[in-house]
Amino acid sequence: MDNIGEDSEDDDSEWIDICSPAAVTASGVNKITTPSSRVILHFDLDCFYAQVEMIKNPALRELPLGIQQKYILVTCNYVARERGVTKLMSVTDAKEKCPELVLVKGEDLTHYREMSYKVTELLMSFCPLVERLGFDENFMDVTEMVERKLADTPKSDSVSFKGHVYNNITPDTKTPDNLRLAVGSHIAAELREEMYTRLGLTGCAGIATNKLLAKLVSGTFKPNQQTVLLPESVSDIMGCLGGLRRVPGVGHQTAKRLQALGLVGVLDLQMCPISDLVTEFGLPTAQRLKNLSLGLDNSPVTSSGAPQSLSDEDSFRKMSLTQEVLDKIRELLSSLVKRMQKDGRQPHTFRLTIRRHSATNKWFSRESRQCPIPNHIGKKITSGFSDEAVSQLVSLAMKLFDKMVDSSAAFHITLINVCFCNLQSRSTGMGGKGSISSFFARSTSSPRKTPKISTQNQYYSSQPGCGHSCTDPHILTDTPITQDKQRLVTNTTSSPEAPSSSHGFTWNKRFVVGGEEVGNFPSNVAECKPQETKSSVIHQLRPNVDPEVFKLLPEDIQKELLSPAYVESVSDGLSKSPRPPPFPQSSDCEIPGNVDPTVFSELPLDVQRELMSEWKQHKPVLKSPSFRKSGRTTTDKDRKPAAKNSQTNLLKFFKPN
DNA sequence: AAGCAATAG
DNA sequence: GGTTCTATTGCTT
Repeated sequence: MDNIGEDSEDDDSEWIDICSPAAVTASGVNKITTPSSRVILHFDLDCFYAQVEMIKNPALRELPLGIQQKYILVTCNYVARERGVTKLMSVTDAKEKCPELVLVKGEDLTHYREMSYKVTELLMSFCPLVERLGFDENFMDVTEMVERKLADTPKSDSVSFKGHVYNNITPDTKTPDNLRLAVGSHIAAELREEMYTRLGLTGCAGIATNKLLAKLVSGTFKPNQQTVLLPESVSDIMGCLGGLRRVPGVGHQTAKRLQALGLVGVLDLQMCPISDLVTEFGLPTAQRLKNLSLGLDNSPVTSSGAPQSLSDEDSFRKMSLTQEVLDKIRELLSSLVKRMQKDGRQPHTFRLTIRRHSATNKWFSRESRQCPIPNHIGKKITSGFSDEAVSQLVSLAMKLFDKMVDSSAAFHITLINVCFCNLQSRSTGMGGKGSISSFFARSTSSPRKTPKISTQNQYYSSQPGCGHSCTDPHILTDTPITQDKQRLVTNTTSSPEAPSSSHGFTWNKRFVVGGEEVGNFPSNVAECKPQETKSSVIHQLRPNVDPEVFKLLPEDIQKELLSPAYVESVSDGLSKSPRPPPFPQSSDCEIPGNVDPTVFSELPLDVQRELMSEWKQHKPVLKSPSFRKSGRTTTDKDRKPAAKNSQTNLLKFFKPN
């Protein structure tokens, strides 16, 4: 029992030194605190596409509204739902249920995508740890904000819960976890209020200690409400789930395989001997599934950053002529190239995917072929020679098409998708796949500015969607938790000086140090004036960074410390022990290697849960893309540009001796 | 690097 | 189950 989940002394102390919020205080005093549980928020916009359409045309608010893609309704507003219309209903069924139903075509996702990124951007302006899930959901790790709030107001034992508490529990005693969740509920409420006042959007929020639970609890009260899940209600919420399909992370295939093992409900999975699961899925997946069933999830909130791929697709009943295919590909590519151009990055691979009609099997899946994009074509995309780029890409695409479809024979395809991926924010000069310079640590030279490619956001750049003009944020919030003191930036409405991209977000402006990118920012952060870097923006600092020390640093180092990349690089550095762990471990497994999984699975569920929480706190393994098993990947550096060398260099400024 | 499966909204 | 139009991650080659 002594050695369960125990790391070596050195590992442990390093973890606490850097990660503990109180490790480096403003006065420079080193104080050891015990790590506490995380506070995770999950935001889920109410019928997102319908909301966007109602903002564009407020007259639709009173009417039953459905968003139509081809012959189905992908979503609808609440007026329509009251009349029996549901998501993913066929248009004919919906019209039968509700003849007055107003339909808006929704195949073009441009407006939804732009608004979606506005939401992410708004959340990121309070804390960079925001992870997108689809267009209408975001996770946010507000642990640091909560700790800061607790540190600022020590006598906060009278903090109440904002919104609902799952199971209507009124916690008599405020455990440290509950206190943090209470603060988290106030942050969630203010962020929802910000979303409404600045963007005109309503939605739900869930507040819990991990992503799984935050997501599960957020939909408890709909629409436009929020719910906290207390640790004591974890078994309840998992038990009430019923079918395994309801567990996020368990899809159709996994559910089927579980059913083959006789498992249909969450409780079945909770009680299933781990050995059975290991046989079917292998240890890592077995462990993950078991943990999910218990409400355990140590996966970190990972900043989504700029999208890793841009694609456009269209589906249809039948396409069997090469000329049609060519026209459709050209059409799709024209719009995709425009989007790519606004993004500012250069795509280095192109993928064409199709869906074939299959009479025999209704089960058609997609096939794809991809190829590198020659540099001369890639550059035409970024530098605005769209027409030339399109025609050259069309011929590339047709070659790929020929690899899949024999055009001399009859064919029948029902979908075409064109996709740009392997996006790099500037040409790496030599050969594309990582120039020599990227293998060097950053130099001491000052950051080079990347050329500014700015396009005004068509719809949401200058005014918040709600119609009334944007007022002082101080007036908008009742309680000051998220006031600008805690906030990354105060200005979320774009100005002519703060252009936004096609995502509603200027991803292409990155900080480049010594030839290697170190981070990307929302435009409003990147646009900060020098003196703002020293005064207002300084409040963005993680609480373990001494502001006085910070001010003394060179400006490029300051910027790096403010970047999401830095936040992640710290986590990465911590999760990776300098020496091998004392026992063999699968990186994905929460159970320490010296614990027999079978024995563990036979413990009472509550004991399992507690042990897991214990281990989790001592071994916060983060699955960051910049930390993959073996071998470095070049694609990682674009998104998670955490430079290992710089990280150790930077840390020495803050590590107490 | 390529292609696909699985999962998600 | 799949239907739409995306997007991400991980497995396998």
